[in-house]
Amino acid sequence: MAKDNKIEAFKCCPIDYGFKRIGGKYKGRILYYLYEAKVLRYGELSRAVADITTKMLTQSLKELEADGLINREMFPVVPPKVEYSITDRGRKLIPFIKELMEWSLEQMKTENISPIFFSKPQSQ
Amino acid sequence: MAKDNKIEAFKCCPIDYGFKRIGGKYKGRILYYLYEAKVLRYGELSRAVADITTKMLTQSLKELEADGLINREMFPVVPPKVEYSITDRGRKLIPFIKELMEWSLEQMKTENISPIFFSKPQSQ
DNA sequence: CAGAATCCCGAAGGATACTG
DNA sequence: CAGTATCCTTCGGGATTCTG
Repeated sequence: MAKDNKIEAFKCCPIDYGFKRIGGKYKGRILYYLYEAKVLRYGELSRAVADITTKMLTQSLKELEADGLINREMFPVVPPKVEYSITDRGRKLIPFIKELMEWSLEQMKTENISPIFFSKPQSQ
Repeated sequence: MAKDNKIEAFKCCPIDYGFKRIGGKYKGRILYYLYEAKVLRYGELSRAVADITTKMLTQSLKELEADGLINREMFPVVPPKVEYSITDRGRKLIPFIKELMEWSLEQMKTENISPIFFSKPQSQ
């Protein structure tokens, strides 16, 4: 698997390691929405991350679960019901995501960009 | 440029906005090395980010500069000399990067992975 | 020394249709 | 409802060569 003598920074460099797990186009938002809402079903997530396709949502959720950042609970009912929630491990990333958000909001203000959160507030 | 009615989250969603600017394979490390070393020349950066190509280094530096995260100072001498440093705006991202690093180091410990920082410590 | 210029590839992601 | 399965496109990034 390891390409011979190639350095694979994402395996040993802590910065790369982190970005590999939280990077990607949607993982940050998924984690944050789960943090906000406590628990979300597949369909709810699909609506929260407004512009995501089922392929990317499923794939992102699988990777996040494999990395121990979220939990997946399946209920054997008809129609199917699956609930996702953030783990303690995943929750530890929230301060980092919040910090990035704060920074972004600050920068966006200087560019006169109005922020839009794609999450649907669960209490409003 | 904007594809009609397509939602472009990275323009208005603060999470995406941030990841767009700090994401990519090397930007996090570049910023962090510049933060540590205060100022680095092109060649020094090239050695610090051990596995980067000139193409990606140049490209990353340009984008970081365009986003106001780093400074580029050129000295009209022969041979050429160019120094890069982090801006105040870029420095604000450091706590966020550090937090990610902490998290990564913690996870890597549970996986028995020894972290390797590709930066060359400037005082050692 | 500090890049620029090409050519190229693989993986990330998109669109669409289908299923238990 | 909660996904699979395919096919297709884009583009981030790699390798190499060249230049002021």
